[in-house]
Amino acid sequence: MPTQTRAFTCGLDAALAVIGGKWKPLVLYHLAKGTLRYGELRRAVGSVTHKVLIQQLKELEADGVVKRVDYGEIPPRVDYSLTKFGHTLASALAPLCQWGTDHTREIARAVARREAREAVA
Amino acid sequence: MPTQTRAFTCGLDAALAVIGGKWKPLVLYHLAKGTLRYGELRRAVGSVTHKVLIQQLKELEADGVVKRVDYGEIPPRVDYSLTKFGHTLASALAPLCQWGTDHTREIARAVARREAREAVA
DNA sequence: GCTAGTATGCACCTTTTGGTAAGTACCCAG
DNA sequence: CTGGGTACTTACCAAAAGGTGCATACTAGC
Repeated sequence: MPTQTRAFTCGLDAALAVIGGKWKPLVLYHLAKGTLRYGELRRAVGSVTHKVLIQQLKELEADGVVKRVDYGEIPPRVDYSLTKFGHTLASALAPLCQWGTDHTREIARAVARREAREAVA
Repeated sequence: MPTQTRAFTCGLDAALAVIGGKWKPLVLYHLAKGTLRYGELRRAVGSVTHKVLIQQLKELEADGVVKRVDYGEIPPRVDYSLTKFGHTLASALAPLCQWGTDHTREIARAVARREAREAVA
């Protein structure tokens, strides 16, 4: 067990340590709207593999952001939802989400330029 | 030049496409406080290599978030600052930054647990 | 057998991101 | 010559993150 925990230089760094992961932002976005079963969540998120989605859900659960409820049924039935902590995070993300929505076209252009530069190199 | 641009599922996804990069959040954090010379910025950010810092600054500049001013002097003198667009982003990040600050201890514990799990596996 | 549904795991591989080490070019001081 | 400062570049490598393909186990239908 490490006795030294990572020192964050600022709150933003710390927050991004929680949501860093290709699919975590989308998971948070969808769960902010309400509880979802695994399959519903996966379809909502899009083209993510089981392996990676489960991996990132496990991390979010371990971090206390997401709650997993297994009903122990056959076929398996598992619900995912945001914890209270998770809801505070989702609230803090709302302005950034709005900013992204407001600037989607600019961002898409920027990303396209980045991808074009990479294709040439 | 690709004719298809990436489609973002939500604003959060789009926003994180701009700030994704190990050092970008810290760059934004420091530049939000005012213009910095390259060396000042690098010392502020911490243990980042020239190569990676320049790479991420170039991306932020290309995305219209950061402005680079080269004074053409010897020794070289280059200033980095946030653009107007960059300032809108920094504003949208403020709540998340505050959330991270408020929950630093929880986050540090979560990250430590993650690192402990990785050390055992 | 095959298909579909439910949720997840494992071994191995590919891609992406960040880092290392050395360098460029100019200035100054000892 | 050595060291320091200024701001970057290149080639190659290491580590991290995400993906592929196959599997688990139960149900149903063709």
